[in-house]
Amino acid sequence: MREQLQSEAQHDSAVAASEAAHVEVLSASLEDYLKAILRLERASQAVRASEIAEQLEVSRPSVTGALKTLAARGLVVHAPYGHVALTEEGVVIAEEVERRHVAIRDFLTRVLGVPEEKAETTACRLEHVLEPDVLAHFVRYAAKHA
Amino acid sequence: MREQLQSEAQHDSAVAASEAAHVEVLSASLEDYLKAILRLERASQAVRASEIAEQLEVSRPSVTGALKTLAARGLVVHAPYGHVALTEEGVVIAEEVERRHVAIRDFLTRVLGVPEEKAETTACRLEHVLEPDVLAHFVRYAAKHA
DNA sequence: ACCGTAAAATAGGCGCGCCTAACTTTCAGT
DNA sequence: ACTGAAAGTTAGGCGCGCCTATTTTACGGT
Repeated sequence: MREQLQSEAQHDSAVAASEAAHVEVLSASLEDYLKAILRLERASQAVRASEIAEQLEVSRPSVTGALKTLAARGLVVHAPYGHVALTEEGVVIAEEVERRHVAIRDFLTRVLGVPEEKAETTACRLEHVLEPDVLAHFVRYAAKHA
Repeated sequence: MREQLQSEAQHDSAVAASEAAHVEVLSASLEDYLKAILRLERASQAVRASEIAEQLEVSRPSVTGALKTLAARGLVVHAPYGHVALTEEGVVIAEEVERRHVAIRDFLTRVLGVPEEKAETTACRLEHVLEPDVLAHFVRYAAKHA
């Protein structure tokens, strides 16, 4: 807080093709929403706002608000009273967050020996705070010291 | 945000004697203020609000507000228009934050090989997010793999 | 002793992310 | 087809952390 975190989203690999390259600096909260939607899309076919609310332990109106913001940024599509779906760009970002999450979690468990569950919840927070280049160090190290 | 981070401040050692044991969950922002004041106390004798503002790159009114909160929690003393000083409890917490900061920074540089400056700024954020028990894993690992 | 300047405080506002309460829409069961 | 419950939205509010503009206080120099 107070410093601009998030850096200039570095869609390193697959993105290149995406349209705007708006830089899209998302808050930790909005990243969480994207991640939750991604996961729900895998599990159920049609994602409902209430599922998101449940997953994130947030009220339904909070979800409505977040979806509005995400829709405005073109990361999500949702007809009022209808289902929710990530746009292509939304998927890219959500997967990026997911990727960071997994990388951090794995580092914590495999390298440091942090218990599974603790690693999971910790990764949920670190994923919004570690800049890509620093994360790269974690990944490289884990690869060597499997 | 959304999950209560910060854990129950674990004043492990020296505190015991302190009064309330209010649990004192401080926001990342307030922890930053304490840390800044601690550092300024070391450098100058009399800490001025404007120094804090400068260090944290924040306006003076923001400092006034933060000091009011910290004073209300008994972590800081400051006569209106006067100097600022940490209370005993304030020092304990500030040093705790500092300790976390150093531990994280050292891990990043010594273990992962993250460049000094990057490690410094990253530690500034991680220090508010890593729970004590997870941090302990970092510390233990760094000790072994110096 | 007086005044100007610099430091601090107050007043008022803004964005974000969350909430509850109340209203609307959807849809499944009869 | 109709209705009632569940899902969604709107309205209004709150706390936090920050800001600018303005006022108040403190203090060094003459």
